[in-house]
Amino acid sequence: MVRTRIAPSPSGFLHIGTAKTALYNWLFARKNNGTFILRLEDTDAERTDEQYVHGMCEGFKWLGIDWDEGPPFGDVPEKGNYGPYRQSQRKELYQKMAYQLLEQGKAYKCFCSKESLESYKDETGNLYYPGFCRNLTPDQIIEKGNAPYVIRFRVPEGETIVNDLIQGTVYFKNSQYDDFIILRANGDPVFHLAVVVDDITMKITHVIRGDDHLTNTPRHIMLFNALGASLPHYAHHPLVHDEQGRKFSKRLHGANVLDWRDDGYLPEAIVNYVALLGWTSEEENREFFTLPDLIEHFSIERINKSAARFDRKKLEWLNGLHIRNLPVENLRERLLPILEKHGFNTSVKTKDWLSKLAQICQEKLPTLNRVVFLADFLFKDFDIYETEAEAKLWKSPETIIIYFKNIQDKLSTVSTWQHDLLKTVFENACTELNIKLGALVNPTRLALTGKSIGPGFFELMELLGKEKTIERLSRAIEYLQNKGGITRE
RNA sequence: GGCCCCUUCAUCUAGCGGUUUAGGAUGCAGGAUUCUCAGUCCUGUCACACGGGUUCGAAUCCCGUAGGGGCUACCA
Repeated sequence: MVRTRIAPSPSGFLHIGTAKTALYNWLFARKNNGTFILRLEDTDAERTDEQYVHGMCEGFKWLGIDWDEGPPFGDVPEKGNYGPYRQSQRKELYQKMAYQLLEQGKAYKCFCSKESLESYKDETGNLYYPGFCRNLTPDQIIEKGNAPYVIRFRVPEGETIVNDLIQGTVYFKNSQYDDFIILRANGDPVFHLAVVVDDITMKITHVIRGDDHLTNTPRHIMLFNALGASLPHYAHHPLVHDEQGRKFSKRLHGANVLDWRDDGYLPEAIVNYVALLGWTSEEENREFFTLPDLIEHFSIERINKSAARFDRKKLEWLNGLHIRNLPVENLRERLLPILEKHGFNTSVKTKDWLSKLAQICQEKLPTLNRVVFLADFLFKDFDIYETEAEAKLWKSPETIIIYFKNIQDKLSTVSTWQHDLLKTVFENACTELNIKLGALVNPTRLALTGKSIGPGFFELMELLGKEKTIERLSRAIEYLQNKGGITRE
C-alpha cells in the first residue's frame, strides 16, 4: 500500500514549489491506489500562523489536490487513523522517541548553551558542534542538576547511502554531519526528528520532496536506523526556479499559487504546467494533460534531475488551451464571479445570454480575466472611444455618418435580432454603399464597443440587443457631427 | 570554503553509443484564413557549456574546467 504525504510548514502561503511537490505525491498515490496525507509541520510556533494554514488548504483544494488523511479544515473534521496531523499536537510522541534514543545511548544530553557554541566552527567557518557533551559520564550529568539541555543525536561513524528514485545512489560521509539537535531545550522537536517519527508512525512508503532535502536525507536515514524502522523510498525532485533562473522568491508575484487564481488562470492549467516543469510523459510530444490524464501517465522515473525555469508565456498558452477545452456552460460559470467582481450585474441576464457570451469569448481568452476587457461594453456604457482606433477608423467623419445612418435605418426594421440575419443586413448595406464588409463593420464596432478589438461583430451585436445598438449608433453620429464641426472651423 | 545535485535551441524538453542533416512545444518572425483581435493551419528562427579521454563510432560513457542550484541553525 502506497502512502505519500505533503508536509508543508504553515509559515507562508502555498508556494508554487510546494504545490509541485504536493502534486507529485498526490499523483503517485492516486496512480497506485494509495493514500495521500496532509501533515502540517508547525513545530516552530513562532512562524506558524492560522491564516497560512487556511491559505494552504484552500490552495490545495483549488488545485484539486485532495487529501485522504489530514487535519481538520473548515467544516471537514480530521481524516485518517494516524493523527493528529499537526506536529504541534504530537510533541509527546517526539519526546518519547527522543528519550528512547537517549536511553539507548543513541542520543545524549547536551548542556552547552547556544551562545557558548558560537565560536566553534569547522575549517570552513560553519558552526560545528565539537561534541563537548558527547561522552559525559553519568556523574557529570547528575552534577548539571536542573541545568537546561538539548538532546543531540549521536551521529555514527561510516557513511550513509541514499538510494534515490530520481537522483540515483548518492554517498555521504557521516563525518560531515555533527551531532545535531533532535529535541530543543524547551522540549520541542527539531524538524529532522519530527519528520522521521511522523514518517514512521504514519507509515509513509514514499517520500517525494524537493532536492533541497537531499543533503538532509542522511540525517533522516540515520534516525530511521537508530529507531529501528525500515526506510521509505526517497525521490528528490529539482526545485522550480523563477524566470531569471533563481530560487522562486516568496516575494515574487506568482510564488503564491492563489495569485494565479486571482489572475484568471485555471487550476487545470496550473497543475498541467507545474507537472511539466521537470516531468514528461512517456507519450512523446504530448503536453496537454488534465488531472485524470496525469494520474494515468505519471511516473517518478520520468522526472528530470535538472531544475526548470518558470515561463509565464507557456503557462498562458496552456491556460488558453484549457479554457478552449472547457464546455461552454462550465466556462460561463467560471466567468460569472469575475464579471460580478468588476461590478457587472450578471443576474439580469439569462443563462442562455451568458452562455453565448462565454462562447463568443472562449477562443480569445488567454486568461479568464480577459473577459472583462472583451465584454465590458455589454454591461455598461463607455464614455470614450479608443483614440488610435478613432483616428484610423473614423478618419472622415462625414462618410462614417452616412454609413451609420444607412445601417441604423436598416437595423431599426429588423425584427429577428439574430447574428446571421444581422450579417445579411450589413452585407446588403455594403453592396449599396459599394464598400467592403470590413469598411463598415470596423467603424461600427468602434461605435458599439468603444474599441477596435473584441468578439465576433455580429455575435456581439446580437448580445448587445437592438435597442442598445441603435442608441449607440445615435450617440456615435452625434459625436461625429460635433467632431466634424470642430474640424471645419 | 566544504559536501551534494545539475548543465541539449531564449524557455520547457525528447534523446539513454550508430536509425540524428539533433525531434517536439512555448516564444519570436513571416504567410494563409478573416469583420477586429484571437484561434486554427503552414513556413522560418534557434541548442548538445568548454577541454581532454574511451570507442570503428559520443549529445549519449569516463575525467577535468567553467557556470548554476542546494545543504551547511535549538527554520522547515
